[in-house]
Amino acid sequence: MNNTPRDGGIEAVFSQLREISRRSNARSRIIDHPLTFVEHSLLRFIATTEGARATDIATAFSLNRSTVSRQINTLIRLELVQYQDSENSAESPTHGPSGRGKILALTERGHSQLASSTAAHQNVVQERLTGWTDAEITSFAAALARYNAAE
Amino acid sequence: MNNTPRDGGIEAVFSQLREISRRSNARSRIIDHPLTFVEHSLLRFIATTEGARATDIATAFSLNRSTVSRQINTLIRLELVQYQDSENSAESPTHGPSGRGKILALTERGHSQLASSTAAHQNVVQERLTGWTDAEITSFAAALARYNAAE
DNA sequence: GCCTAATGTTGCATTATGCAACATTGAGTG
DNA sequence: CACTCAATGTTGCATAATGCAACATTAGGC
Repeated sequence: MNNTPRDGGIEAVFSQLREISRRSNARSRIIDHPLTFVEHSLLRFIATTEGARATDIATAFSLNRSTVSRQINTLIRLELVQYQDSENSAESPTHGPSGRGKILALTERGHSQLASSTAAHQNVVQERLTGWTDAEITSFAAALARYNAAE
Repeated sequence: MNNTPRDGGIEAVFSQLREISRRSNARSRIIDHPLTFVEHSLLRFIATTEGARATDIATAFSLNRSTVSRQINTLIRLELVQYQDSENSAESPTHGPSGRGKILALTERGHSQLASSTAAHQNVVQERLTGWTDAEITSFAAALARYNAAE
């Protein structure tokens, strides 16, 4: 590493991603309104993942299923999340039969809180992007998406 | 939000950064060789921060000083880190007088392990960047750096 | 030299997590 | 349909990580 300009670029990308992680994790210890980092992450996953189940969350976040079970029960207690009724999922026009596992869904309050939390976080991103042109932002988003799309 | 193309771009950036966080945190629960995520993060901070002290780490990572104190003692026990002697820091050509707080430094073993861990992580980044041109990588790194440079 | 603030440590309680065992449920097969 | 097995989710328990508070030590300023 560090032998070619390409290596230098890779090193710089790694370094910057590390900085993004550091800042994100530092922020996660501070922010708890309207949602904690974990709450937000889980709600977001459920909102964006068709037929999300506890085991999907455990896989996506490399967490033990027991941890996820408890986290979900916390969200249920907070009335942010509910299990879909099997009748609902069978009749839902956009959901197939429920299959294995209990499907999670956001409550109305869950949607609302997630939207509120997302807006707050996006404001921070917006401020960091002050001075960027629209094209630069679009290009940056595309590069990030391309990077994330890789397996 | 979501009213203009700029808003859409900001939302996309946020979404992608969120994905980077999720993946990073998921990996952090799995990887522990040669260093855990925390070990790597702390070593990296000490290696890249002139005159790094425990309180600097606590601030940078939004951790309580007691947590950092214990983390550092773990690193010391693992012979990855040591406190600089006050004589060393006074005589060091690149360090000013030590001032408040104990300055941290990597041991030889710490440097070696950090390099090894960094190489492993950068390999992962390299694979994710497969198919990118050198210029694309450089541009991506620059955009990330620009994003991170904002306050 | 004295005082105060900054820094780092330690005890204790709390929180989050993983492992293991288990119960429940869904899928597949005959 | 019955049976078997795997997948899924829950619960008990132990462990790890963290924050708060109190305190000791050290450095800086007057």
